[in-house]
Amino acid sequence: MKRTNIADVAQKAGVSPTAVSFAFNKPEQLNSETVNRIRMTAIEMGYMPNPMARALIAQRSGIIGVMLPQPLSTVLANPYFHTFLQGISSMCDEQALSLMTLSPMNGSLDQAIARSPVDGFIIVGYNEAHHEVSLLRKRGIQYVLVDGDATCAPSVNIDDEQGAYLAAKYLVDKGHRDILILMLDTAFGHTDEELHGVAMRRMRGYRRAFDEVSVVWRNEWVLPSVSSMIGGQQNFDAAYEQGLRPTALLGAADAIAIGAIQAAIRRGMKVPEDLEIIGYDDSVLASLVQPGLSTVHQPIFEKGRVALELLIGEWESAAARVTDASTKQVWLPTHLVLRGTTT
Amino acid sequence: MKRTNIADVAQKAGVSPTAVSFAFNKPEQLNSETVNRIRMTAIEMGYMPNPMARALIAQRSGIIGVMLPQPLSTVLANPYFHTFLQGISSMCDEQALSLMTLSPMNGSLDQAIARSPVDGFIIVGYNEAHHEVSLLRKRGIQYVLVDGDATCAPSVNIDDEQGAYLAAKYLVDKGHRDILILMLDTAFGHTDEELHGVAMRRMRGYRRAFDEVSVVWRNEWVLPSVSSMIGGQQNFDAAYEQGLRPTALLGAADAIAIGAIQAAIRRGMKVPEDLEIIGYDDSVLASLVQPGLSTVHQPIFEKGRVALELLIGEWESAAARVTDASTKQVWLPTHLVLRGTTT
DNA sequence: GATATAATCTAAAAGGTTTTACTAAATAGA
DNA sequence: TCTATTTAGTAAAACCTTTTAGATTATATC
Repeated sequence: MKRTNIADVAQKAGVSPTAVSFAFNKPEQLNSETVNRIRMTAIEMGYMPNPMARALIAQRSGIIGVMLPQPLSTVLANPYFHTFLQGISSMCDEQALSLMTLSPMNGSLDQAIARSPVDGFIIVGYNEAHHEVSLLRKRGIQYVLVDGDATCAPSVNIDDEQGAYLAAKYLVDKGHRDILILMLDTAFGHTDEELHGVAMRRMRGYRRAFDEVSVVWRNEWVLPSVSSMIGGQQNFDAAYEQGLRPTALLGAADAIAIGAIQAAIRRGMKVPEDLEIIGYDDSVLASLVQPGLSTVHQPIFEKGRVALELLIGEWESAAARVTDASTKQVWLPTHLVLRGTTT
Repeated sequence: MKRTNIADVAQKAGVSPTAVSFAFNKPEQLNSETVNRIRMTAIEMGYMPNPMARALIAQRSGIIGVMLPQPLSTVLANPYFHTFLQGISSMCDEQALSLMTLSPMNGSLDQAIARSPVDGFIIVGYNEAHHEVSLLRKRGIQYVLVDGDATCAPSVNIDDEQGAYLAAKYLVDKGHRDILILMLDTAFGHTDEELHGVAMRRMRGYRRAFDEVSVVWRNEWVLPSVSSMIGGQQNFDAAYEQGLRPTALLGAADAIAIGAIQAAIRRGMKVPEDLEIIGYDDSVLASLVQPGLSTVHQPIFEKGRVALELLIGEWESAAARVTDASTKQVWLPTHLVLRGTTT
């Protein structure tokens, strides 16, 4: 019933627990004959060191936690996160780290954080002001923010504002004036203010392009949408039923834009002839849908890798007892990718 | 630098470490005034119990490990796993458990397993004979197999054979004789024999339908493909260049079938007029592509939930010291879903 | 033959919590 | 007033490993 531990192996091999530990971790401290005997005994008994005990003493578990802004089921439905997690995990492979995902669960991230034996967090979609994040800071647990504003910790962001600007600019320059904007809903709610960095930046980018050529910004043409195809569909339909007849559409996420394409086609519109569409993210789906989605490219995969690199950097500077006042804020570039949903 | 521990809090609050522990876990053992004082002090000092120490003594971490058959980057590109993980995580939410994914890393799953502080594993796509799995069994770590043959542990599988049979039957009954089969490559390689349960079952199902109406089974019409759209594309092209001119196609995974659709359309074929296609899985993509993919439905989400349910059942029977000789082997049903790629 | 060094191995501490068993003080019961 | 019970708190063991410092024996040096 009980799992075999180091003492069991030691007893059977006729040595001390220390010797068993050495046999695995510092074999040069032991007679090679003894090492072999101990290893044999261990294999025979199916012994593996208890990872919790090991992590407890080493003060590190080799696990990094990824804190996600939405329940895992929502996140997994979003191609943006697939690529992002791929980026992190490719780095994990190289560094022999394991990955653990944390999502708001039963409304309580706190609990999940409290019982996570991780060496640090990559936090996606929260600002530093967020309650959970400030808790980590107080506790002295290292973290890196992604898609969120930071000053006390390293962060990775993209140039959301510029990307959005490029997309909107492209459309207004072509003469469009009735542009429907399906914005991330995180820009609206007032309950979770901390989430809103990315959405606000994209909104500002769109707005800047409008202002530059004096296109009127009408709030009723900006709809909040959840980041999913369903969200895009529903909001396009809602806009249409309110009497809006856009000639172009800006989707603040690819999933939203793709949903909108489908809704538009279903209403008999032709894309891009009747409706030009530009999304955001350049997720894998963008090049797969028909017609291919024009969108703002961001280096999602790289974002994940850089985030983990920064976290590892934090560990190293902590180990070297360097208090780097200059925490690294990384900004990755964005650019416009034109495919079939624009002419 | 050092994280505040229970002793620090105890000292500052003028009580013993035991009292601090009680303040959080068994407040009724303490004067409520004392409880408040301790809790205040803890919050003030940013104290959280060390999860490793806690897990060490509790002999459980509240984390379940999901062992995947491919690197995480591959898995995340596969919609089948999205839905499957969603199923597990919905159950995790309900049970206040955390989720940790393990993938073959640097060729060594062993290492990752060894340092994973998990209460049990959900193992996807491996048979019981697999080296890592037998290691777990020997070690006495609980696990549940998904998409793999089991006798010593609980398992969740679908009726792969019947689903495949239904798909093939539909096509042969309509008179097709030149049917290209893009099979999971796991059915072929001889190095990783343990992986092949699912693929072999699907192959047998296809074959049974062929045999039933005496359609000749030609091995050169069966191609191994990786489970991705790229894989489907490449293999359809390869078949075409070998001179094969199928009138119908069976894809052993939706991703493969979708890739094949695209390759066929690119060659000027009309789907379903020139080529009828049936996939496998009924992943979310199946209903999104144009034309909608006819496919074999399996309850992927439920599969994830059931897997975790079984694992929890294992914990309970272990706690009750019940050695259930009758380990549960769950078989979920499959059925055919017809959409636009069949007439 | 005595001493210095190297080779093997072990005892004990440390890591941070929870839990069990126990003490001391206060209250209740008679 | 004395005993029984409750209340409030603590000391120490347990969880399992790694690591440090030390012990014992064998080997090399002079």
